[in-house]
Amino acid sequence: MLFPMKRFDTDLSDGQLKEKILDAADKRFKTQGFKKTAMAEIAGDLGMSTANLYRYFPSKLDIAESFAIRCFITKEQSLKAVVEAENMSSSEGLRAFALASLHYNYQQLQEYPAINDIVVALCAERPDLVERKRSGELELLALIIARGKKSDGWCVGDINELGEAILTSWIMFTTPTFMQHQTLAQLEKVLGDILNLTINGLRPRT
Amino acid sequence: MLFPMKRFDTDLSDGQLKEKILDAADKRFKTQGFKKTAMAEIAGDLGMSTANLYRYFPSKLDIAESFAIRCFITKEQSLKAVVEAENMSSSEGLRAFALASLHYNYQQLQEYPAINDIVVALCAERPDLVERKRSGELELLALIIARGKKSDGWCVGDINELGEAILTSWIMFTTPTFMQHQTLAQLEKVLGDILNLTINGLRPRT
DNA sequence: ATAGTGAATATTTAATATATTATTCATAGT
DNA sequence: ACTATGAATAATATATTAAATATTCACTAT
Repeated sequence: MLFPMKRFDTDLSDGQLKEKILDAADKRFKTQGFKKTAMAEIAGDLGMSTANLYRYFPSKLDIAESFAIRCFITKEQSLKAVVEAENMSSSEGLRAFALASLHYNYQQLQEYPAINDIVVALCAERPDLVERKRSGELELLALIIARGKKSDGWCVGDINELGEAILTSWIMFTTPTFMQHQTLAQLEKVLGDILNLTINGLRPRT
Repeated sequence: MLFPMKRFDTDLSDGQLKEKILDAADKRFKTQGFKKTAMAEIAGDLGMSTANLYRYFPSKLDIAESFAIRCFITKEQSLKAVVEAENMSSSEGLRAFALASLHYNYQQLQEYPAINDIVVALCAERPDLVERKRSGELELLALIIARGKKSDGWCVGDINELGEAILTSWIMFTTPTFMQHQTLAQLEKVLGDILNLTINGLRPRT
């Protein structure tokens, strides 16, 4: 073999440094947004050269993409805890899931307004991410629907189609532009009304 | 009296010219959007000076606002015809109303992509218009809900709150940004699924 | 007084030059 | 070969200026 093979711990150390870079980017992105964060800043925070960042990520946009995916995973883990709570009926579970999602989004937007900037940039440049996010949450919602079908006889045809319909009816509560014009109380009220209708629609006819 | 009173037909003729101006603005706005339409173009189309426009509208933005309100009224009239159709059950009426609204929005966006530009400008500068539009459509939707309550025993608490919830669940079908990424068939499918759920939720329990 | 205008002024937008920043690459140290 | 860097280049953003456009106003005609 002409070239020696990689050291077996290369992936690990690479992975660790990638995480460090993402940690640094995370802080900058959340406070400054995408455009106003410079590669030199991220590198500086880590005491390394700008050029070295490119050994770990092909571009700034790719850092933002990985950052976004980490955000998705964090939110999904937080929602997963809600889905897995055992002390609720299916209806209460669905309600809790929707409210948890709203509260999470609202709080993030409140704490890091610059996030809006990243959302806009990624929606334009990496449209697949939108689908990635939706499908992650759909997977969790599908668990709730499946449980409701089994234990409460919810009227469900195709679980994924139903899940997509429900998620679509929640767009107002996941889109920064819309959320920004309303108070949390207003959002909770309307979401509650939508949920009443949805849950009623799911319950079986006697 | 020092100043003679207004000629009694002044309001009428003023009103007529205002309409003429709006007709001219309509053509320009729909094809060129807000920013790219110049006051000089509108005036030129009418064979008058730019300055004269200001005798009828205080600003370009006010012309756009009146234009938007005319658009709302046109859409509302078209929806009103659907609401007033006698040959449908309440459920069919609701379904027809939602689909008519989607088709109207989709067709407008398809025929006049520049409309997006006007929507953005007006949402930023005249946020009240959003509320004006919503309340206009809410009024019509409320008629359908009231009829369903009366004739089919739909479970309705506050009609307006329910109407707002339903309209909110339809945001995806009234927002250019979202519509642009989907085909009409996709939009129809998801809206149909949402409607199934909604209508099921409204029907009384036996 | 009412309808209208040309010309002056104030804002916006478009074009350009300038400066930052992203990205690449040849090279050094291990 | 692996990690890393400084310096070069390419792409973007910022600042500056020029041009276009919105808006005002003093004035004409009726």
